[in-house]
Amino acid sequence: MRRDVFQAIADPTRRAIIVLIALQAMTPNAIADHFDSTRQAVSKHLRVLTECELVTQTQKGREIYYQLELNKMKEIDQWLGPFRKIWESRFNQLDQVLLKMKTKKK
Amino acid sequence: MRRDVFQAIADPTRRAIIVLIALQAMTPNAIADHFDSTRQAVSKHLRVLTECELVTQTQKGREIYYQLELNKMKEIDQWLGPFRKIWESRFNQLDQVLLKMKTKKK
DNA sequence: TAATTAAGCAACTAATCGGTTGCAAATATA
DNA sequence: TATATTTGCAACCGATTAGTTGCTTAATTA
Repeated sequence: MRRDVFQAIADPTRRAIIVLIALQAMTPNAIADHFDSTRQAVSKHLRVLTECELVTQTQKGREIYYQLELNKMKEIDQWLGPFRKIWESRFNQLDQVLLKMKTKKK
Repeated sequence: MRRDVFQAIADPTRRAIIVLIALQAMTPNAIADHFDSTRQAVSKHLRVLTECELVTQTQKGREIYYQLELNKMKEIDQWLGPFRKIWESRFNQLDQVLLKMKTKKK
């Protein structure tokens, strides 16, 4: 079973859950209230998110609070790193073109 | 058919293709040489990447060069934006904790 | 203690995915 | 012109996915 961060954020509902619990931990029921699908469907998404360690649990009585594991989100950011470098350097190239145009105008 | 950037980068082969053509455009055959799977499989991945506009084509005779559309990659970066803000602020909080510890030591 | 509430687990289903093979169209080369 | 090369398209297949319903377990609460 493939289970990595990229596969986890492929599903729009899962991305919505991530956004939802980014700032405060929530229980499955509370999360499910925000969606049309059943609690079980949300629970399944939480399982996927847990398996790839994007989310961790904290039990409080019979309630389980799910919170986002920000460090795992950084993995996506890290993969993006090299590309960011490319588009930044291209922007700099454009910058230089614009600079040259300015100089020519003089 | 769901077809967005996030679904596109969910597949590891597709991510590898993206990395491969990030710096220079390549033909399907040249790309397929880098993988174990058949040319058709790679072609299918290129179709997915094209459909979600992560990749564009340039015909040159009977060859078709595929190049990465960096602007589309920025969409992922943008989605990550708010989270980056959170972990940066948390880092700052940690920073303040460390600062306080330093102060206490004095 | 009995009823209610929160949550996980298992089985099932329709749809989608990643891959294959086979074929057709267009361009290049002998 | 005949042949080889590059590519896309369609049909098919097994595995996975996202969702459902039904059930059990554990913690509250009346």
